[in-house]
Amino acid sequence: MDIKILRLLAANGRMSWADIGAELGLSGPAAAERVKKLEQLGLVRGYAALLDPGELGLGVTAYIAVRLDRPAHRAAFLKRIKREEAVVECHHMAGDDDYWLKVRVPDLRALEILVSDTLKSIEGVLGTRTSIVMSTVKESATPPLDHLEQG
Amino acid sequence: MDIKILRLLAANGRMSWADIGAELGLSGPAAAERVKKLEQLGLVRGYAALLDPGELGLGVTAYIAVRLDRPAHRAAFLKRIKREEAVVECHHMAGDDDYWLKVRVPDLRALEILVSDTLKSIEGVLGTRTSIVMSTVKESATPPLDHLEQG
DNA sequence: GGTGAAATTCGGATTGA
DNA sequence: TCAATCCGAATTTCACC
Repeated sequence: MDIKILRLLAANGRMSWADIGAELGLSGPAAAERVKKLEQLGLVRGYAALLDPGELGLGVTAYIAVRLDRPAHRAAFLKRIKREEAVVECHHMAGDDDYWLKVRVPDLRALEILVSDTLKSIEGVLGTRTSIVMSTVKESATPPLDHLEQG
Repeated sequence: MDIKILRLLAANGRMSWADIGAELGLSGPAAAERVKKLEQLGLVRGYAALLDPGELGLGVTAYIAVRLDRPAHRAAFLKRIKREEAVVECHHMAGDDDYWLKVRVPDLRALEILVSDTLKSIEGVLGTRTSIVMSTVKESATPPLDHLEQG
């Protein structure tokens, strides 16, 4: 039953308790309790507005695979990455490439600067490989919930 | 000035007009007008709750590069991908691999099923290459805004 | 275009059933 | 869990700067 609440929140952000209740045939207070429990359990990390990158002048999305000299410079590298706003995601990968960065920049010139100046000047970075996104078919802020459905 | 509003919305989701106004030294009505303008301009695509994948039992994140027989089966492939909840993102890439999928599944068994059964059974899929995320350092729902700051 | 105040409306907490 | 009430807060409207 709570999966329905998660779907509602994921699709609409913060809603009024009454509206949530109406969707599930619950009263307002009952809905409030459920949502608060979900927040306390840590299932809900927060709320956000979804901004449109294109409209913000961020025409270029790319992935950058970064090989890192291990493991001495790791901490400094990660600290630097967290500060860099253009880096939207950073994953530690199994396999050849240590880290994959998802970045958003205004144009290819900015991407060039990010890779050639910023990233390659970080100590421990042995090399990078950039893959450019031509178009995005799907980009969901919500993790899948269907695996919970059989409950 | 409106960049501050975007940052607020990105960090907190829907807020009360009064709270937004307080942050900028504006009155409630003035803040309301600004936000509505941002929404009408298409800068704000929507609002969402940020759910924690780990807490939802989605322990495995991975990227799957998919080579596709072009271009006959493209439309059907994309339609199928959009329906697949486990696929959180789908990008059309420049270079060797046609599409990169970001997927979230409960465990490696589910990943195996997704790749071997679901994806490879789609007509036109020539091959896949799966890269597993060991840990995620950074994952932001907000695009960078610092490139707008000089305004 | 922005401010301030007033009035109305709406949501949320509490109580009792 | 639901229903009802009360309180508080938020949004809208209006008049003014």
